[in-house]
Amino acid sequence: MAVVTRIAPSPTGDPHVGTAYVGLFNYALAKRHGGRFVLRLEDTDRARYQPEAETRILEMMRWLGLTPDEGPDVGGPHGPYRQSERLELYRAHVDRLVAEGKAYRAFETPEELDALRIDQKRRGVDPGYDGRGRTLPADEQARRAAAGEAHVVRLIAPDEGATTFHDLLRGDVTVPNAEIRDAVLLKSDGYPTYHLANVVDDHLMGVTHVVRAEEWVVSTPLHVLLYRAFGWPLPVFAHLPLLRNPDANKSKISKRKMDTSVDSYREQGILPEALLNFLATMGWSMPDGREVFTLDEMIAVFDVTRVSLGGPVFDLKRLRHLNARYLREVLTLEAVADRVAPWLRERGFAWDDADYLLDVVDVLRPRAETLRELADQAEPFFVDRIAYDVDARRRLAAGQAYLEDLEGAFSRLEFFDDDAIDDLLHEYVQRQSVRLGDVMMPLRVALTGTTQAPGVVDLVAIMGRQRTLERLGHALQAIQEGLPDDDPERLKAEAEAAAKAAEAAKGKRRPPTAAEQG
RNA sequence: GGCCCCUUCGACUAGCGGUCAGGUCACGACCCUUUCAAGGUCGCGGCACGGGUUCGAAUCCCGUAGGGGUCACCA
Repeated sequence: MAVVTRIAPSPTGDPHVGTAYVGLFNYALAKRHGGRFVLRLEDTDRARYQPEAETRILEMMRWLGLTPDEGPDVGGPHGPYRQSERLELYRAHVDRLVAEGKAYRAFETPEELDALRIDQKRRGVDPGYDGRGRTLPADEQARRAAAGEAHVVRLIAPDEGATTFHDLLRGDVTVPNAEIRDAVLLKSDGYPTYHLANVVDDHLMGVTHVVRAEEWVVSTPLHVLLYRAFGWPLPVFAHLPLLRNPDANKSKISKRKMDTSVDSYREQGILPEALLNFLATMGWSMPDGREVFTLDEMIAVFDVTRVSLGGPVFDLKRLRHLNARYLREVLTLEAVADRVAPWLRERGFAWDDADYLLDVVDVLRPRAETLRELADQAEPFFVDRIAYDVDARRRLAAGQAYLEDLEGAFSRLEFFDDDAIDDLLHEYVQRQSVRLGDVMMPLRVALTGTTQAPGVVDLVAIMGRQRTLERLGHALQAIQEGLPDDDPERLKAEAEAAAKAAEAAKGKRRPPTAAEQG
C-alpha cells in the first residue's frame, strides 16, 4: 500500500518553524516509501484567517524543497486542498451522522456555554459541554434548524469506558471517554472544526499516516470515535514531540518567547538546507550518527520509529553553527557565491567578474555563520569608502610611517600576486625589525576599517593594486587630517541612504518620492 | 486541578540487560597564527529519585518527583 502523508497548516500568521518541522518528517516518510505528500490548507477559522499567510506557507515549502505532490498550488485527484472550498463535503458527512443518530444539532449560544463553564467551575465540576442538547428530539432539532436558528452539530461521544489508539511512537494511548465531550463538528457559521475536517479529509485524501505534533495526542481518541462513526479504517498515528522554547521550563515553542517565523530565519541568511538539517535532528538522528546530512540522505534511511520523545529545545546557536558548516564545508564555493550574490546586490554592491566574488567569499566564508553576516563582512570589498571603527582609528595613527612606505612599495611592485605581496610584506617587516602585527594591523585597518578581518595578504591580493592604493591614500589622508572620518555612525547612515536610493532606483518596492528624486 | 504524554551532560542526541555511558553545539584551556575566524588537541559535564526484576540494569516493572500537552463554535 502506498504511503500518503500530509501537512495541514493553518494560514493564520507567519510561516511557522513547527510547520516546517512536521512537514519535513511527513515529507521524509512519504518519500522514503515512494509515497505521496499532500499539503492541505486548514483555513476553517475565518476569524484568524490571513490570505497572505497562505502563499507564504506555500513559498516556505518551496524554499525548503518540501514540495507537495498534491496541494492547493499543484492540484491533485482529491482536491480542492483548501478546506474552505470543501464546505459541502463536510456538511454532507455531518448530515449523515445526524441522520444515523450519531450526532445532533445543539442550539446553545456561546454565551450560554460560557455561563455553563462558569457555573461548573463554581461547583467544582470539570468544565466542558455536558451533552444537554442530546435530549432535544430529532424532529425538534430539524424544525429549529430549518427555521434558520443558529446551531452547531455535535458528536455523541460515549460517557462510559475508554478509547484507545495506537501511536507508532508511544504505543497504546488510552483516554477515558468521560474526558471526551460531545465535540462540535460543525460550527454555527457552517465551517467544520478541525476534528471533523481533519478526519474527513484525511480519509477522502487517502492519508495512511497521520504524523503531527504531540499537542494532538489527547484529541486523537475523539478522531478515532469519528472514524468509527463513519465506519472508516484508522490511519497510522505518530505524534512528534513539540519543539520547545529555550526557557527554563521548555514550554511549547511560541512566538512570544522566540522567533518562530521561517521567513525571519530566511531573512537572517539561514540556508534552507541548514534549517532542514537542524530540524531533522530535533528528535531524530541518522542511524550512523552523522550530524550533517542532506534531505535526500535523510530520506534514504528515514524511519519515523527512531524519533525520540523528549521535547527538543530550538537552539539558535546550534542552528547557526550548522548554517556556518553548510557555508564553509558543505556547499561549494560557487554555490555560496550564488547564494550571497543577491544579498550583495541588495546592498548596492557590484563586481565585474565572477572570480572577484569567488575570492571574496573564499576568505569570508569561514568567518560568517549566515549569508547576512557574509554580506556584511564583504562590504570593504565593494564600497568606495570605508568607515574606521574606534579600534581601527587607534591602529591607523600608530602605523602611519609603515603605511606610507607600503603605499610606495605596492605601487612599485611588479607582479601583484599572493606570493609577491607576501614576500614584500615579510621583507619589509624584517628590514624594519618590528613585529609583524605592527605593520599588518594598520594595513588591515586601512583596507577594511576594522581590526577583525581576513589575512592581510589575502586582502591586498583580492582588492588588487588599485583599490589597495586608494585605501592607503585615503587612510594616510585621514591620518593627516586628524582622522576626520571618525564618525562611523555618519558613514553608516550615508551608506544606508545610498543603499536605499539604489533600491528605489531599481523601482522594486516603490517609486522614488519627490524628495528622493530632487 | 482532571486526563494524557515525556524524563541520558547547560542544549541536541547515541544507547535498546554486561559500554571506561559515545558524538555534536555551547563553555574552558592549549596549539596554530599578522587580527578575527576557521582548523587541531585536550578538558568540563549526564543516566531525576526510590523501590523492585535479574548473576548483572541508563536499558524491564512499579512508585515518587519534575516537565510538557490538553481540557474552545482555534488549529
